[in-house]
Amino acid sequence: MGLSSRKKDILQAVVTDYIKMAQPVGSRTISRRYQVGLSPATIRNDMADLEEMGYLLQPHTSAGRIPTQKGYRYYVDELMETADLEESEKDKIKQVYEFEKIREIEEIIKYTTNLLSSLTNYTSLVIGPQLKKSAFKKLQIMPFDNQRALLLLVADTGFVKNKVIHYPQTLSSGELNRIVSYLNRRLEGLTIDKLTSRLISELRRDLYHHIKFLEETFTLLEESLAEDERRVFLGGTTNILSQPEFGDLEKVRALLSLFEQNALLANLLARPVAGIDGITVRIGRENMLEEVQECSLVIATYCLGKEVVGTIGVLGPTRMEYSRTIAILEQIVNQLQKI
Amino acid sequence: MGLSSRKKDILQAVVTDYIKMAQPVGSRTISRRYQVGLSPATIRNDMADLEEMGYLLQPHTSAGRIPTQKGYRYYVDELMETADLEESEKDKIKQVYEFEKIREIEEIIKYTTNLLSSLTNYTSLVIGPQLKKSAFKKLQIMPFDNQRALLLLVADTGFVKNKVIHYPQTLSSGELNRIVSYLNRRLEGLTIDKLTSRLISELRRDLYHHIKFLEETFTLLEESLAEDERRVFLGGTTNILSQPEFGDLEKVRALLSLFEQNALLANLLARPVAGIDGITVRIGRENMLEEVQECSLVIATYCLGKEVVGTIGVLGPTRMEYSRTIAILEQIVNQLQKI
DNA sequence: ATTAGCACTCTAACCTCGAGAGTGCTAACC
DNA sequence: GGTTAGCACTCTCGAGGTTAGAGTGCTAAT
Repeated sequence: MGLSSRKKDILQAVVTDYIKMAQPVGSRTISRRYQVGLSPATIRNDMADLEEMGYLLQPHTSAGRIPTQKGYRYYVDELMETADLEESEKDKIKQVYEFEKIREIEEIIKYTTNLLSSLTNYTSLVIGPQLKKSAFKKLQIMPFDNQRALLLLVADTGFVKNKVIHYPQTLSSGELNRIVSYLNRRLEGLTIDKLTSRLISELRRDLYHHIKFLEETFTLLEESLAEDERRVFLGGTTNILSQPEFGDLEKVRALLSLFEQNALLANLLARPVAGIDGITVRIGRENMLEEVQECSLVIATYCLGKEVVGTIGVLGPTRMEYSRTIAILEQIVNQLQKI
Repeated sequence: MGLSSRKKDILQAVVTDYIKMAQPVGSRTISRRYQVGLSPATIRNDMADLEEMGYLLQPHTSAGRIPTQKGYRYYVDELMETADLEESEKDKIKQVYEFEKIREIEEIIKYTTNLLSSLTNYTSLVIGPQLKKSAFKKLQIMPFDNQRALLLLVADTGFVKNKVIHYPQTLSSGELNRIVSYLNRRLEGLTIDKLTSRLISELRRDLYHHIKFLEETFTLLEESLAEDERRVFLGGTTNILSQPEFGDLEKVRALLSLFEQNALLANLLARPVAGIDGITVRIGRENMLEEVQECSLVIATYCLGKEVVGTIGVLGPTRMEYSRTIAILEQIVNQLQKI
């Protein structure tokens, strides 16, 4: 599969130019715009070869070439040079995380989506830390009146999950306290994902006589456990509209309605097989979803501590500025992990 | 401003037909499709009058008429007949609120946005109950380690606001408890919006010697107070794309980017001067926002208990099925309030 | 192996033209 | 006087045709 070095140059020129111009690029353009000391005719021959090999294609007989998905893949894997960000851009990123006095996780995520989409001009997707991975800290019941109480599940990362539960008047406050402290003792220090359903049913058995009241408590626990579909935060959803490939309303519609479906998005970002620097690039059909077969996704995961806690991605057209996007993503993940 | 009864009929026919067909409607169409026993010529004369009066307009010399915003306004205020929903639709609404075992406020809101947008085929906007209006229940501090603690502010409606704060090691746990119980005593039973900044600074003075630690606590309180911009939940944002008036990408872009700006949306839904049945209709330019000058907004407020707690709205083109939308909204608000 | 030259192809933009829809006006009608 | 038929007029929209331009592939020369 070895491409001659001249073919590589030409492929690189085609991809680079097409990324910038969004126009099929012809032999003449390459010989003029890039300093390959070659005549259009030579380039034409190589382009024909590249087309036959599946790296390029012609939209129609008499147009220039555009990269195929295979072409992009080769570009990303072999040809792409790492981009440098402008100093001002780096500063902008640093400022967001240093200067802003935002320490709430949700805030941080929102700022990140905005930052990322405004820098890249694509759509950004961010998934935050997972409740599942945090350790159980405390369970607490706070009565409102003699029927309802607020049940709080606190994790050591500061997550709080709460639920209003109904409890029988017959339950004395002493008894209530005993139950709560029993549960606390049993659950102490466990991470949420260790809260297997086995353990829950065990607890359920132990406290059989209080079962009615506790039902809702267990429901909360089970919910925390089941909550593996996490909210995907989006930014710059309208950016795709400025991409010329989305002049077609039908495509826009398909993408936007995908954006409304959290479950699909979460799935889209899932299971990145980390590549260079922990960044994965998925080009076109490599994304399983129908709607994004003409898009590329650049994904990074980030850690707080040693566990991977979140995913952060950029969705743009296949004709995306890969190297720049990757550079931005790296920079942001870096800053993010300092928190 | 009295329109002759025949002109009313004609205006109504034009609006009705245009709402259904999205095509300028001509005199011939009206005389054929609606049983006014009139010839096209007569209708033409009246239409010319209606145009002069500002209720109708012609896109170009030789097209039919379409309603102006004034025309829609007159239609909504005077001509519109109340729509009946199909039994199946009513059932669908009831099911969502009765059958589903969702009792979390956020869940309810999400289901509502989906329901509303799928029934109307427009975009739905829902604002939930306001933290501000709930009564303060309890402040609680839960230490993590000897530097950080979780600060919880619980309201009686089940709202929980939390923040991780840093506190000095020098603070003994007894002292901490005293501070917390002091604050609880002072704040007990107040609704959040009674938490004036005067009160907060008073407290701040009283606890001057603990000031450093408490600073973050006060920040939380002030944040709760300031939080008058509430999250607007959206549903069916892509529905607008199927409306023929949004064939233009620029308009779509403007609207969608509006949808990303929570603050503007919140403002858009604000201050409805309740009309019939507590439902407000804002047509075109009656909405202050540039981006929705070609849209109409139907807004209802809902109560849980006696206080108005939330707003729920539908955004569609000015050529919207007003009566149907209103009927759906009424039905949903009704069911919602039963909770 | 590379390049110049040339005939060929395809698209996109522009024009023209006619059909169709709808109007306004006038004159006739009840 | 209100209503209607008839007709000339206007405007849009789409189909069809034409042309300029860009880019190719092939051939023959270097």
